[in-house]
Amino acid sequence: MPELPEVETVRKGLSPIFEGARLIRIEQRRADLRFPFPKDFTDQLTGAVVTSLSRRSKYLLADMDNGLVLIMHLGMSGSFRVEEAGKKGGGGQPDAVFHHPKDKNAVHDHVVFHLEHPSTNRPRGKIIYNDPRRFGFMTLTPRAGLEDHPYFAELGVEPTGNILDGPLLMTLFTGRTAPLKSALLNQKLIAGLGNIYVCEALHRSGLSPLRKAGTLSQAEADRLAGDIRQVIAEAIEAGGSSLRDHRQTDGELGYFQHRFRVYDREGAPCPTHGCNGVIERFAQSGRSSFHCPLCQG
DNA sequence: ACCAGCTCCTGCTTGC
DNA sequence: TGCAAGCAGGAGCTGG
Repeated sequence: MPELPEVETVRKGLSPIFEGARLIRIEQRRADLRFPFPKDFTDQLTGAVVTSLSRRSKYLLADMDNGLVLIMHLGMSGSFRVEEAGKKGGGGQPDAVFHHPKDKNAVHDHVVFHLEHPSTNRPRGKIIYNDPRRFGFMTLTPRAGLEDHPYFAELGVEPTGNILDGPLLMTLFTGRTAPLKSALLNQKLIAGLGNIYVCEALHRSGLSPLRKAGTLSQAEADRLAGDIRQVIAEAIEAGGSSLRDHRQTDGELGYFQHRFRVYDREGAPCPTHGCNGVIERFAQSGRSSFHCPLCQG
């Protein structure tokens, strides 16, 4: 499911209820997701107050007042939903309508965080992690030295903000023989891009996903860097893309999928002005690439 | 060092 | 209607 814009959307949704809350009880309903939970996972969390919720690449990071950081990754199909205490139906939407009628999906609710207001000890609600494919994971690590943690030590630049520009992209791509599609999916170069937004950025830039990364001109790199930042910013603004699994934490759909120009649009006319191409799909390093054979070089 | 391919898992969609 | 194959937003591991 989630690439950077979806994870950022989740962060924004969780932060009002998560930040400042005490984790009064944690239900860990199975021993592993993609990886085993750390030993004493629930013990280490119980009683801690979440001081901030941040994001790095596709990781969510909950800092706690005990000096630990809860690292959460949604994999392909992970999602959170919030049920606020004292709101109708337990807050948020009832389970039964959140994912599917009848909610066969409830068996995939793997972790439940029960929250309370630390000052009053009153219930604040719960946050539920659901993940049918279980490619997501959670772990704990000390905040001190977090940047040296294996998940983060080699992570590339964020495509948000203004760090990623043409000259930096040229530096990252120099000497690379991998196709642009693979290079942009490489989290050690740029962190947070996934299949959707790579396809979309390449189309905006008029570059073929098959083009060797090391062959970009400075002008092309300038354009691509700008288009990556733009498409990510627009997607965050739209609340991410809702295909199968992703929803905002209140159950609302993201709507960037309506702005896809190529992703999941095989056979559709190319939206580039004046281009008469038809969007094609092909497999590239095991993933679907969507592109217009006419306007993408 | 870099790169392509396979793999984990469940469930939805497609084609016969 | 049933059944099997194919495919899905990630990323760690293997082997070349």
